[in-house]
Amino acid sequence: MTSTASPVETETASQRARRARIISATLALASRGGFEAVQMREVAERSEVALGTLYRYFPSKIHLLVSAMGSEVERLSGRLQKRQAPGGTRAERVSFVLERSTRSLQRDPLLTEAMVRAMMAADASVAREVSAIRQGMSDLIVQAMRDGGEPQENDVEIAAILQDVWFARQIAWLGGRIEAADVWRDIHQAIVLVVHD
Amino acid sequence: MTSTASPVETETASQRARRARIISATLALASRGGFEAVQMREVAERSEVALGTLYRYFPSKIHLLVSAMGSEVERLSGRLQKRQAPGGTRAERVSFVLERSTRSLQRDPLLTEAMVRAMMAADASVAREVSAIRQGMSDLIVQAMRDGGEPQENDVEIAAILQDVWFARQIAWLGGRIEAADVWRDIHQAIVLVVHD
DNA sequence: CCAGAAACAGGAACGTGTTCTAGTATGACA
DNA sequence: TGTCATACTAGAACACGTTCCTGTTTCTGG
Repeated sequence: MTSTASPVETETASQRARRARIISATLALASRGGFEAVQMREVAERSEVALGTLYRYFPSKIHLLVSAMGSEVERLSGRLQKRQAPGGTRAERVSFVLERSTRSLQRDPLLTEAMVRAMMAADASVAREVSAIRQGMSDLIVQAMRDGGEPQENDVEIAAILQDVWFARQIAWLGGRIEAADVWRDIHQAIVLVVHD
Repeated sequence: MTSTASPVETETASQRARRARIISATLALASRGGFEAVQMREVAERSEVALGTLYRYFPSKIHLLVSAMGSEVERLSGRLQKRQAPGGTRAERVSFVLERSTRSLQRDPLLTEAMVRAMMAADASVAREVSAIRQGMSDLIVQAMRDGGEPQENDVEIAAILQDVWFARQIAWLGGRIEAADVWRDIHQAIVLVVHD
């Protein structure tokens, strides 16, 4: 139920390695064939782990993919936080960060499909992980807005709205309702309408 | 693939009845047990239809639930469009409409869970139905904004943002990340930040 | 009314996520 | 070092969405 909650972080080296192999296999499969290509038996086989062990580490396919997304977001976030977002206005800086994020994900559409789909399918048992990911993205957006300027009252709420739009547009794209190019157009439109200086 | 596209609307009375029975059984099951309780065999049995026939009418569980949502939204929309939304400002009128919609759905949480989950899981083969539902909700919001006032340039885009937030907050609630009461609080917050007079 | 086509019933069968079982290996501790 | 709990392997088994097959009913054109 709690998954990453209380296990007190006591993991042997071989366990850490196993976990890494699993995530790695997951990313590879997702990247090649999207959500449906991430099949638990296949993940287990590729990471040289028994199916039951895979389920011990990640209690469901959704957990697995959300964790994969976590590691990807962490990577991206680390890269983006290295330096202050460029741009003279709050909207410009937010645009910079979100466009980079969007482009970064769209570079691997199938992987994105797998991860976003998992985020949307997440139920209460993955709430913690999903919240952590949203928190990370929120921090990124808020920081971009504030960089070089003074904080404003509704920064956090605005970041939440942008993130909602961001995910919803990804879903619309995955659901074949809008084109890949429209994703960024819509998100940018939302930034313009929501972020004020 | 096209499902409701070209069949030229030539449906026997008994076919219309079958379709109605299926939707009705779906709503009943969803209402009682949510997404997972809507099992295709059970739906078929309750609507007195063979499994293969169910699949002839609705090519997947997602199609089925999205159609169910369509009929619910149509019902709600008809009720709301009967009279002009009250309120002196654009934000107030939009709040009225969206609060009614939110409350209406939250009155039956399991049904909502089933329908929203299906909307999010929809792939390209249900794009048409999903778009129709979004269009209906968008019309509702835009109309509320404009009622009694003059149209503004970004009405449609603002309605899209609100709808994205609306769905995303439902997902957050279903995913156990926020409480039911917070759903409306967050949506209202977004209205305040996004809708200007 | 008849012949063929389309729709339907009933149910087996398949795929994939998930769970369970039995046996083996590993690590902690006396 | 021996013992015991925990982790792991291998694979069977189960659940539900989906597909497919066979035979029957209903509809439609002539």
